[in-house]
Amino acid sequence: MTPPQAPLTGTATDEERPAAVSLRVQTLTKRADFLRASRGPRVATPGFVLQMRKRSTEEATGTRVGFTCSKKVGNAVARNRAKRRLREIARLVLHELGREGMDYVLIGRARTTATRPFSQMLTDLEDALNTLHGKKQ
RNA sequence: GCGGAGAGGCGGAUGGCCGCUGUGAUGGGUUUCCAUCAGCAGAGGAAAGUCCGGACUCCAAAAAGCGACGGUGCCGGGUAACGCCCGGGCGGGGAUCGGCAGGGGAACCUGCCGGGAACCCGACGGAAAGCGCCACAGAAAACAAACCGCCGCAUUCGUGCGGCAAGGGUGAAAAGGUGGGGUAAGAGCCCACCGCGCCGCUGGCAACAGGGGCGGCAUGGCAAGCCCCACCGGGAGCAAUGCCAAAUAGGGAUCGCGCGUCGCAAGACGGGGUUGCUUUUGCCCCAGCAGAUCCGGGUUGGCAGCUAGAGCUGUUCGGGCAACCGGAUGGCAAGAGGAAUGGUCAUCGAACCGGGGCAACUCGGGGAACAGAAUCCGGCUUAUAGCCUCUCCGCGCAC
Repeated sequence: MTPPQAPLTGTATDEERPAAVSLRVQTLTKRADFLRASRGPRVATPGFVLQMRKRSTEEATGTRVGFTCSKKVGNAVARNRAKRRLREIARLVLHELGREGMDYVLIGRARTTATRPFSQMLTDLEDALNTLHGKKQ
């Protein structure tokens, strides 16, 4: 795979250039990553559940985030809407507060994920990240 | 105006800011990738259920016959095809209408029979090829038979013998129906009409319809139990399939030696397989070796398949009752892959709720149903807040 090359060039340019590239957030695609993250520390908020896991360094670089909505959330329309709102708050918050080498997983909840006011969702995620990071240290 | 009954369409709108996917151009880079452009495009009528029919791909392959299994089932047409669509036939329902009978002083009510609008419903081939079944009730459920009853004779007046199948009763269904003749009482026993069967005729491509003659009635129902008949169908599916890369093994291929039977040899003859069997034409393969070279299942990732095709659709011309077909001319068409098509804010907004008003309306609240493409088409089915449009039939009023 690419790991041997990518990190070297990636981190080099990161330091030269300002924030934009280094804080790009990748999405999780593997089932195994989700399962590993589910064993990490978690924080529950009214709109979602946040899980976090610190990766071993050779796995991948950067901050990664995944989204999960089970059948409990509702039909396909409801699940899609919940995921989109989660994706949006992750986009707005993680590039400031997300940490290098971390996997985050956001889990949708029935009804509340789709209906909770957006500004509250944002502060919920900020608070959740802060408490998780606090626990870690 | 009242009543009845169908068909079709729409499926929240606009804008700001911040994003996502694909793509075009330009520039940098030249494997990838990055930047720019007020760039362009980006969910549905059902995208759903995955129920039918196809396209496409693979299965060592195609054809014919037979068999099994599955499907379809009035007739004709449409279609790439269909279990779909259109038209027709038959049966059932159907507002209103007509007739008869009964009740009532009348208005009218009830029952039966007949015709029957728009329209709706129908697994709608065969029950005289065969087998099987027909619960309960009932005497009897298909070979026939006789509980109550009716009639005749006898009688010890208890009933016995014989005749009948019209009436009662049971049932989803009782061995043609109604009326008349006939009779001891009855019966297709005889007659008329209806029904049924057979044979001509007429109309229709046909399903079928109409009418005629003959037959005294033979054929109870269920095929959604088996079955028979006709027609159709090979299987698996885009997680198909092809290519590339990584990693590794019990595997495989080619070459070499060697290789079924007969033969000194040339050569001749075999055996097994080919997703039911047989045949034909083909095709694939026939011990072994710590030999050499190469490939490399599954798995993971990437690329292709992947969206322009039996395309959809507007207008118009021609053919057709129609479904649909043909021509002309315009418009529209997303391609994700833990899965884009959005997040948020503002303005406007339907149903609905409350207040006011005779009403038109007005003020405030409220804030949109079912639902998200996953290879692609044609259907069917199911879900759906609410809004809009059109058509047909009957009756009444006016003219």
